[in-house]
Amino acid sequence: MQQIPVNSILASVELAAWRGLLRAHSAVVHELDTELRTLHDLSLHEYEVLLTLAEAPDGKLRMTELAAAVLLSQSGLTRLVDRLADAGSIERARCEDDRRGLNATLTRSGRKRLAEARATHRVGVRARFLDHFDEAELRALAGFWERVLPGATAE
Amino acid sequence: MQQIPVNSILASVELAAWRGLLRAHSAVVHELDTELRTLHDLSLHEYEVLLTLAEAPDGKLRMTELAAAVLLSQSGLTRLVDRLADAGSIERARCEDDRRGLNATLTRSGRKRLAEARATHRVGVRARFLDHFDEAELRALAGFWERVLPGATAE
DNA sequence: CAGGAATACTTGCCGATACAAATACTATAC
DNA sequence: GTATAGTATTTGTATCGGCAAGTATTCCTG
Repeated sequence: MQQIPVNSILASVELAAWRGLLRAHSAVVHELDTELRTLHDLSLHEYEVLLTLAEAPDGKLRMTELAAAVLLSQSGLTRLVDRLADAGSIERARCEDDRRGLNATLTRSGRKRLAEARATHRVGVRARFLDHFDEAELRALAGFWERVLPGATAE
Repeated sequence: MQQIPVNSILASVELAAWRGLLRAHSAVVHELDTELRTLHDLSLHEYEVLLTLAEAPDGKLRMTELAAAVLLSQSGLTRLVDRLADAGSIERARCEDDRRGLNATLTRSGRKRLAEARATHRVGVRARFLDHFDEAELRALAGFWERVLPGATAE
C-alpha cells in the first residue's frame, strides 16, 4: 500500500494522475486538431464554435456567450469569428434590442462544413478517447470533472 | 440505464466525459499558469523545464530530450531555453562527445527560482486537482491515462 | 577516407491568442 | 435629459509556439 508523504513532494500516484492528464490531453487534442485541419481546414476551436452555434436554441449566440462556451478570450473570439466569417461559414448581425451586441449565426455553407467535420470528429474522439472506457468509467470521469470544475477558482 | 446510440451523436455521458476533460484541463492549467506567472514570473512550460532539469540524472539534459519531456516542439524549446538562459536560470554547454548537441543545466539561481516556484505549484496542483480525489480514484485516473496514451497514435 | 544521409539544434517567418485601450451603445442617477 | 458608470465588442500590440529551411556535426557505405 503506497504511503503518501504528508505535504512534500507529490507521490507517484499523484504524479501519474496529474502529469497523465497533461500528457493525455496534449496528445489527444493535438491529434484531433491536426485531423480537423487536414481533412476540413478547421481548427478545433473553430469546429467548437460552429458546433456551439448549431446547438444554440435559435441557432444564434452573442459574441460573449460564444467566447465563454469555447473557453476563449473575447478578443480571441472576435478574430476567430473574423476568420470563419471571411470563409463564409458564419454571419454577424447587429442585435436589434441591444445595438452594442452582435449575434453570430451559421450560414448555409457553415452548416454544411460543420456536418462534414462532425462526422470525422465524432469518430476521432471515440477512437482516441471514449473507446478506452466502459460506460461506468465514463460516468466516473464525468463525475470527476464536476468536482474539479466548480471549485476550480476556490482555494 | 442509459443507452448509447450506436454510431451517431455522442451520448450525454460521453459528452460529459470528453468535454469535461477539455474544460477541467483548461481551467486548472490556466489558473496554475497565472499563479506561477504572478508569483514567480514563470510560465507553466518554463517551470516544467526547470523541474525536468532538476530531476534529470546528472542535472543535465539534451535539448531534444527536454523538448520531448515538456511536450514542446524543438524550435519552441530553443526559444523557451533562450528566455530562461537570458534570465540566468539555465546554461547551455556544447556536448563534448557529440559536438552537435547541447546540454542544458540549471544555474545556481535557476535552482533557487525553481525551489521557490515548486512550493507554490505543489500546493496549487493539490488544491485545484489532486485534493478532489481519494487515493483509489487517483490510481484509477493514472490507469486511464495509460490506456489513452500509448494508443493515442493508433487508429 | 570521401561523399551522402542522418541528426541536433537554431532561425525566419507566420498564425493564434491574450491583455489593455479604444469605440459604441445602454442604463442609472439626479 | 444630461452626466456618469457600465457593458459589448473590436483594435493595437506583444508573446508564444509551430513548421520548414538552414547550419553544423556525425554516421554510414563503399
